[in-house]
Amino acid sequence: MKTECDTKQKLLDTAMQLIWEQSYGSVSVDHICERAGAKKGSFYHFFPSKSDLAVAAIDGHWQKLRPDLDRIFSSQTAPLERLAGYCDFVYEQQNRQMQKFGRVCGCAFTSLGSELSTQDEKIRKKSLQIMEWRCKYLAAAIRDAVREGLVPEQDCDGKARDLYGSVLGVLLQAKIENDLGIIRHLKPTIFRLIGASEKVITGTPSHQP
Amino acid sequence: MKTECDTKQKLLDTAMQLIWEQSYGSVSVDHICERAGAKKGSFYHFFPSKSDLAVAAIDGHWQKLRPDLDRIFSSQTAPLERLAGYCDFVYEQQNRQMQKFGRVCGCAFTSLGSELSTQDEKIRKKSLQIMEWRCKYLAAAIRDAVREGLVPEQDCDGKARDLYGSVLGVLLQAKIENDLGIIRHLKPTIFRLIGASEKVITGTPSHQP
DNA sequence: GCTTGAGTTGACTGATCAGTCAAATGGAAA
DNA sequence: TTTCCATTTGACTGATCAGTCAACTCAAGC
Repeated sequence: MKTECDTKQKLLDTAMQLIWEQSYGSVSVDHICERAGAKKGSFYHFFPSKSDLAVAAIDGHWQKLRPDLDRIFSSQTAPLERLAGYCDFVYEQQNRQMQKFGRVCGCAFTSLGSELSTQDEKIRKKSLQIMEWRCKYLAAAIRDAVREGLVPEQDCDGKARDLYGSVLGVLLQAKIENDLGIIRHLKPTIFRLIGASEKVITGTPSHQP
Repeated sequence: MKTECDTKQKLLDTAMQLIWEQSYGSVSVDHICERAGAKKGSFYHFFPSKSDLAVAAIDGHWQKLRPDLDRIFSSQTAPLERLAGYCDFVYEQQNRQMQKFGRVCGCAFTSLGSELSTQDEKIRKKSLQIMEWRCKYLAAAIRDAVREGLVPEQDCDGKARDLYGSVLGVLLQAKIENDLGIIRHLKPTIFRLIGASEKVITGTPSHQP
């Protein structure tokens, strides 16, 4: 026997990767098991259903992402730099996935959410929950920017959702275009939405020119 | 024998509706045939594969949509009113689909694009093509707004893509939240992105209060 | 009235699907 | 050493999947 839950973790990681690269509907339990080097029985020992695995997989992926977001959105960083750093992070994440799979894969959470929201309530709820968590980071940054007088007074929580909508939209476009280029538009877009000064919008395009 | 291509059209309409409500992966050829009152053989008489049907279905849906967009984006209408009208149209379309199916279904084109872009090149290309067409309407409106001095000088084509990204993002959020509410944020968001005056942004929220 | 061919039918294939299960394995606690 | 239980195995189910096919229907053109 291997480490305690080696197989379980392998199944989660494999499922996450396959679903991200392809889609929930076109990845079968057999594929996941084969790629993870596990047998069907083991799969159903750990997860009651394919749908439950998907929920667990995106949840695990989200947990792994949080330390990065905590760092990027650290209150030690200036508010507008947090947002800029987040845009760069989004780009880099897609870039890494592209190196690995050779295609733009978009946002794993919302790809799954988009595919299954109308059919699987558990997956919809989890996808929604992650969306709300991510908005909290944005809202805090906007709130601090307002406090420091960098942007006008505004509804920070509402605006955070608008910003996140733009992030999702850009990732969806990038996936369909199979081109990372448009993700570069994200930074000026979100600065415009929060009413940052024109200098901020046009300056500092990103740490890669 | 019924009208010339009655069966074919029925298959297209049924497929479009089912895929929009559910997803490509979870709608089978058998389901489509059953709902359309056609037999499997007829299906494969008209379409070489399920994937080809999907391409034809979204193309047909797009063709049906164009007269509406032509009306909304008529050059007889003031540029900013075109954009406002488009936002209302997006809301109304989702509202209609919600009445019919009882759920927010998001954008049919990009839901399919999001699900299959990494796997089916024909579907990705069609989805991309429709995306580009829609951006043209937005670009023309922005261009005219610039010409009339309603908004600052800017890269109209690039900005149109940014706007469309926001539309897609908002529709994706609405689908996952299963709530039309956030679509109401779309109008101020796109006005902000093109740099319209604050009065335009906050005024005229939509024709329903 | 015969031919033609687009459209229709229903039975069929073999693969694959999600999910089940009883029996085997093997490490840890007793 | 024996018991115990989480884990693993591989064979199994019945349903469903996309796609095939030969035979049939029927209106239109000759």
